[in-house]
Amino acid sequence: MMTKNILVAVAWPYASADIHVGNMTGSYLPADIYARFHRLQGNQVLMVSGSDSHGTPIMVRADQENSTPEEVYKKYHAKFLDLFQRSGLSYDLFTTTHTENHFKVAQTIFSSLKENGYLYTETKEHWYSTSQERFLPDRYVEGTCYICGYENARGDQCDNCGSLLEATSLINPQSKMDGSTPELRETEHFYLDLGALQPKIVDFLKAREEYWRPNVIRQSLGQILAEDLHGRAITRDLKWGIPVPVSGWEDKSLYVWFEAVIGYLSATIEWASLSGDPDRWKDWWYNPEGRSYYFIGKDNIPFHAVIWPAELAGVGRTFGAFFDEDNQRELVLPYDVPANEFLNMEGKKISGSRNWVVDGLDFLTRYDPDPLRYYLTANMPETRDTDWEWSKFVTRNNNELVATWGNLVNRVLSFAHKNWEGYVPDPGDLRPEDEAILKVVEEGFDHIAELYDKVKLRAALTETMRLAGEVNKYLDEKAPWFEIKEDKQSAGKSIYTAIRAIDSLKILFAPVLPFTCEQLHQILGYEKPIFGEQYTEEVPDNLSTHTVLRYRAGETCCSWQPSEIQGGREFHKPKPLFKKLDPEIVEQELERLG
RNA sequence: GGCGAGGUAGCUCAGUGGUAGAGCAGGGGACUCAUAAGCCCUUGGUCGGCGGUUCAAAUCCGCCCCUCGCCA
Repeated sequence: MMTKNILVAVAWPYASADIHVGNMTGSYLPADIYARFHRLQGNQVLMVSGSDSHGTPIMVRADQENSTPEEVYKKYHAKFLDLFQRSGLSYDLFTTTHTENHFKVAQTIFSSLKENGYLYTETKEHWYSTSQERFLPDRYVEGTCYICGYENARGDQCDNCGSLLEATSLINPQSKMDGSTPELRETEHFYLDLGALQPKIVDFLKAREEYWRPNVIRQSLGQILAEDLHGRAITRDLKWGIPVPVSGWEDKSLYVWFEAVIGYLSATIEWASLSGDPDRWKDWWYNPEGRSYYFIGKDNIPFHAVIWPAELAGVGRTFGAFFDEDNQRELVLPYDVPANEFLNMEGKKISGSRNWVVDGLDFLTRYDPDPLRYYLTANMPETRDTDWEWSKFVTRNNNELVATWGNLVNRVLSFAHKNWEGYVPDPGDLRPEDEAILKVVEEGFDHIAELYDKVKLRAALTETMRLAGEVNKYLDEKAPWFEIKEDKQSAGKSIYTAIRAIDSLKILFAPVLPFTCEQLHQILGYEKPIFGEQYTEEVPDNLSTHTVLRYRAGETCCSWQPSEIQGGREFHKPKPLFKKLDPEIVEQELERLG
């Protein structure tokens, strides 16, 4: 099989809030499962993302906390890195938008679009705070709604009548920052000419219409066909961001929605540079055979299915010409955008401000990462919104992870260790029933691979768990605890077969359950691990020093192949892979909500 | 208001024309290697409502009701 280049592009978390389980199941976890699966397949996987570190909310928070925007983003960034290591999210590179490299790449994209005629400027009135000497984003201005008369309407929307407002028409405007009265001032901005790019985008989407998830196509192609694209401002009057690379525009920044998506490209370039092979990024970005998958939540669909492809299509060969004088090739457009829907919390929408949320790091202080990954995958909102319920977390953990899979491993290995002195029994010739169950498990390598490859992670996991059930059934039919009383060699065949099936299931489960599969792998006496390791590193540049999370493949032993474990191999006494949870935790956890 | 999704067993859901399905929960059974786990059997639904197309509709069409998103 040909080795493929797979770019796993993961949503960039905004660095002013903590990551909760909804964020994790929406994009970060499916991305990691997908990356791990393709690593086992032997493909060239690159999983990249970073902290979205610029923009008004971070600057406002810095003001409130009497801090600097850089300190604010770094505080959240550090927590992201901690969470990703604890939950096994194996980014090849998790960086930030606040790097010299990203500035250069983003500015080059901007300049390329400008060169190709896809940018234009417009001058409009915006609210300006004389006290703070800066322009105010619409939602930081409050006043009286000119439609319904509600007095605390935000500049962008009235929470009373629900109308989207024209901020400049607000009556009695006040700055949300300091209560001062802003004035209208003219300011000029660059716009991305999405109307001119629309034909390219429609072609791009139509070529993918057949295999993309229906919800993603409807919210991109469907929207465009229903209502044409129009230009969008891509610069802002803001100091905390990437300077607009045009003479006289140094005080303005690139709008975060425009520059953050460029991070997928700049992170790949940074990864190549850190890896000592600076041109290696081209294996993914200039390779027409390569595939890029963008793992995001549904709120991000327009930016990844429309705007980012528009930027890529708009730069054409000019990006390479400007960036490193390689002007013969075009950047590849997204292959798939498998956006997930939302995870609700106990029947209601997740809300950080109302504490209706399960925070990722907080969860991991009380529970292990694999049960979280299991529950989130089994319940992943791939086709529709799903619900996090603590009672379901407990029962799925206890009935499925512990009872079906964990107990299968434990019952087989305990029995084997006790009766064969810590060695895998030598089976001699296998019986037809032994061959049959092994065939059932081994056929899983093909059809479960197909499910993973098509990003049907829920189905892949369900099917793997079903196979674990089949092995339980086989054991009860052979009943080696009876066999051993009459014929130890016969019992040895059964136990060997079960161990070999478990060794295969270990690989099938590994993308979702990397920690416990690695434990099982060690119990079975393998020396090299299934996966590589994560580590952090400080990277200085002319802008600042940033911390990155990386992945070192190292020497691993496994691929997506059925077990060929041999009789006579020594293994360790098993310890349970999973903990049974007390149903009482449900009430305790529910009390933490709200 | 427009667009979209969903309304199938107590719960979570699969099922796009041909005799209603899975998991969990509930009930019963044989066994004991195992974290009292696993295995076998089993109760349970007029598939949101009303009409229509068809030999045949959960599945196609129309209208209506409810829930949830996105957009205006």
